[in-house]
Amino acid sequence: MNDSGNVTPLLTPANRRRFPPYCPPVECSACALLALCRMAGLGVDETRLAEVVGRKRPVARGAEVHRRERRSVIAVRSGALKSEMPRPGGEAQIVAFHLPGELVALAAADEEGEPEVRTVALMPSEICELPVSDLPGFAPEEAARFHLRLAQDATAALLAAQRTLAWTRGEGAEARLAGFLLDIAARFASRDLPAQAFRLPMPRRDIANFLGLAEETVCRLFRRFHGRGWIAVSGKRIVLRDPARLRTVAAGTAADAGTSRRA
Amino acid sequence: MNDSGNVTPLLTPANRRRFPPYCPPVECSACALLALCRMAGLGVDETRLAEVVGRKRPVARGAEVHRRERRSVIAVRSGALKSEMPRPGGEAQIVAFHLPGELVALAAADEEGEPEVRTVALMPSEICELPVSDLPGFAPEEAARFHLRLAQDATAALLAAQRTLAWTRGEGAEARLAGFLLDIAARFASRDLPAQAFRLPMPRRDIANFLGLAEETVCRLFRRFHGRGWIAVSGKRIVLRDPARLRTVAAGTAADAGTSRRA
DNA sequence: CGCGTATTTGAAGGGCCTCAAGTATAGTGG
DNA sequence: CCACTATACTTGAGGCCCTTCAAATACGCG
Repeated sequence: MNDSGNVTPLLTPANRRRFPPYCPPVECSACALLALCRMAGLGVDETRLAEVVGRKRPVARGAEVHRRERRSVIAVRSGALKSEMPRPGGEAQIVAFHLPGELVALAAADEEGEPEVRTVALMPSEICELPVSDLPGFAPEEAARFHLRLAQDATAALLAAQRTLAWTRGEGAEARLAGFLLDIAARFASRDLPAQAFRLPMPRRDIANFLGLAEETVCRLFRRFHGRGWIAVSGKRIVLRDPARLRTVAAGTAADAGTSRRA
Repeated sequence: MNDSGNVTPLLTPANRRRFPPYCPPVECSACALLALCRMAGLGVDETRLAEVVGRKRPVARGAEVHRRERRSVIAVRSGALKSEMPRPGGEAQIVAFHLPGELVALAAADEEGEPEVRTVALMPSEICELPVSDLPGFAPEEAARFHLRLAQDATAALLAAQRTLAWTRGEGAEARLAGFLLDIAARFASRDLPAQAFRLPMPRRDIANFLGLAEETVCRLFRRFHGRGWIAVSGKRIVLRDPARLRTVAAGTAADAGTSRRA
């Protein structure tokens, strides 16, 4: 009953190593928090840096990520997280996934009361936490540079959110899912993690929620892409076989797709 | 042919003043840029402040908003703008509307090359531009506070973008349009501008683009809401007659609406 | 006051959702 | 290490909501 026919099976022993159960840790050199970490460690040795930055704090699957310090920035070291926001009358809406090397909790860096955004671990993960205020031994000039960098990171996150908003509105379900796969792959690639064959950190249900589709539709789309030879799928294990085609589909101008009038 | 029946006409001479052709200017006291303006004017008189901040620069309808300074923040004083981002294979996607008193160009504050986001005036507008760097006579401590405030504004913008992402995915077209009207009204209200009866700054086409719907659908929805007495519509002129009902609809749990399974 | 743009309306079709089970996977505990 | 069980993933049929295409009308800017 496998309509994928003769494509290479994903579960051969040789392929086992390509699909580790969890997202592997990133090197500090590929982490978005690196610049801030370095500034926090200005003129101090590595030992001191380790004190300032909470390294490799573990988070259990399904556990909510809380900030220890009142104002701090968090980065994912291994695993993956999701950020969700409550909607007026129903289920929470996922607004972002956080892969290794990416920043979290920036949006809430200056919140006081109950945070609007809930961040939850999709699998056993490790996070690094860097306090934003009350940094010891900071000269005013250093503080100015640090805060400027913080502002730059925040605007970068804003730009990323707007990009997400743009391709997420792609015409049709196929365009959205293709864009999603390419987005995940590009983000893995930018952190020096395998980006052609990987394990999706999130269940179909979360993908559907994020893309504004029904869970069943996402399922059918995966099988459809698989059947067309664009990807290979086995549960959460994914191999991108034809990224160029996926890009075409994501653009909404796929071969047989009609033009859409959606403004 | 008007199925609105006996609702009060919107175009009576008495109502003319309630629907000025353009969005009226906000007071500085209600502007999101105020805090940064004040910090930029630390210890200097109002005349000096006027020098630092480019006040009331006019932008023609349809004209693109460019930053004069390499790094600066822009606020809308009167009128309205839209920010759009190109999509892989088609029309640009509108990611935000900017009403009087709101910030723009934060997302691109540190961009160097060609900006990804295009910001265009929806009507004749006035903007204020505040340079972010090279501020004259700034002590390091002042610079630190200024940059921290900048970071806070950026994270606030990120949070706003995530909120938008959340309610924009609302179940069904009705929920989205109801949410849209309430969002616009709330933003007018927070700037001390009339929020119960106002003129929409953008055409149907842009609303449809922003909400991920077809232009015709938005039209039909406006008439439907009108027919049910929830709002009164005449072109861009809007009166919210039953905000409570709109909130219910926006929640997706409207009286006759079935539950949705969209994850 | 006229022309261009924006808004409106109708009819028909298709894509995605809904409901309902069945199957496979992975996390858990013995 | 293996059985067990809860969760995640699939698959099928039917129907509604929204889109698409086409064209008329109203509004507003110059």
